[in-house]
Amino acid sequence: MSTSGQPQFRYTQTPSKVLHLRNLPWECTEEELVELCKPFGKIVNTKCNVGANRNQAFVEFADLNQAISMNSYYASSSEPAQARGKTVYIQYSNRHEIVNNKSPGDVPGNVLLVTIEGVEAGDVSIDVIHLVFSAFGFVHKIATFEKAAGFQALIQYLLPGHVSSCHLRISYSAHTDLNIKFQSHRSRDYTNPYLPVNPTAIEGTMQPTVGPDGKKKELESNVLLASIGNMQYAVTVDVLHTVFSAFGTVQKIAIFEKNGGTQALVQYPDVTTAAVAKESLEGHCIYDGGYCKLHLSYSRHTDLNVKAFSDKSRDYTIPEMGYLVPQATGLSSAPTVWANPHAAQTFPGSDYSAAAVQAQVPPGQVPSWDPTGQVNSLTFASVPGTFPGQTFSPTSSPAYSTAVIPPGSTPIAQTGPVSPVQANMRPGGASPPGLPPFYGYPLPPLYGQ
DNA sequence: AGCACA
Repeated sequence: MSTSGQPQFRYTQTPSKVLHLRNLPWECTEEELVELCKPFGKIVNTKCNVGANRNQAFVEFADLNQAISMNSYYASSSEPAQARGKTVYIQYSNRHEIVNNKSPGDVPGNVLLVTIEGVEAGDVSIDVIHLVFSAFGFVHKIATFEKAAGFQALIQYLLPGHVSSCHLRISYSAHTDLNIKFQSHRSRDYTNPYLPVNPTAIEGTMQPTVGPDGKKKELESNVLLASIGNMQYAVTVDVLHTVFSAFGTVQKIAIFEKNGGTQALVQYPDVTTAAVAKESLEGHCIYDGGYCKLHLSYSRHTDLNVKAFSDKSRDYTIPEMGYLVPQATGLSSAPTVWANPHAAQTFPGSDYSAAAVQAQVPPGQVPSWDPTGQVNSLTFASVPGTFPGQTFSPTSSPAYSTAVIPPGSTPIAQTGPVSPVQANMRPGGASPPGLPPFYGYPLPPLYGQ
């Protein structure tokens, strides 16, 4: 006779230990919810982010009378319940217990699902995401995609962290290990320097170099010219090799002085790899504290002619390198990325002169670096890192490094999180004395404190 | 501003 399944409304509700809260601000945390409710009793369970707008919640008290006291208090109070200034509407839930409180998004894990609202995929580069989320721990991998919910990113950390909301909607992903196929503007694996760069997915990073009329386009090259500013500490070929190898195979490096400053040419096999490296490293520092800041432009060179082994240059493409360097024996099949033992530093004849670089410059073009490029100043709120040995600076993004360690800095190998990913180690496992193991991409600061 | 999840 009477219809069933009708929702219970205000005046017909029966009391329940569970209260239903509406009109919450969407960024309202469980902690705020508990703060609001716990004056009335012991909260045994909550369920947040309920409803299409994720602005509803359930709170379950230990005792029915506690729920009744809260409900009746605000029913008669002149001051409504509030969360972040918004009136919160309270009523009894039509259920008597909260079931299945933890959705996958609430179960802590090492992979975050981040939804960035109000932007399109092109508005937020993966490097910015990496920079921001490196503040909370060591980022191993990132995958981005567009869903109905918005522009989303899966961010995999070395360890589970404690990321709070910074006007981003963040929940835990059910994933535990992201399967990243390519380094691209959409996805990165910061633990695997062998991963190929997806040549078809790079258009997004090219966007800023092309003006509206297409005439501002910077001439691309597979060779990058790096100008190193604020060079308080020595930058060796090996340091540069480590930094730039994160983006692909480095073929050749040459360091030279120009106009009183230090510059370096870094050659990749292809323009695509160079473009990724340029986009990722521009404005970042090799060392924490703003030291050895990199400014990158495309060189006019396409193939450097450098001394194979000097302290200012290196050619990693020479196949006979193995027999020249005892430590490299047995590694002939390894990528040239790793075929550069630091023992090469001890090679004789390392006195550098500008003649070490005899790059092939098209006639009429003078290799020069326009120093007007200003610091890539990023203004994120600085959040203390949750991992020892890790720092985050809003104005400088220290890259990692090897060799020279600034005073007060500590190698990540000693105080930072130790990567279980041995693929990051050089062949043979151990790093040379005084050198930390290579660790992923350069953007997370590897020295600090 | 009006009830979750599978």
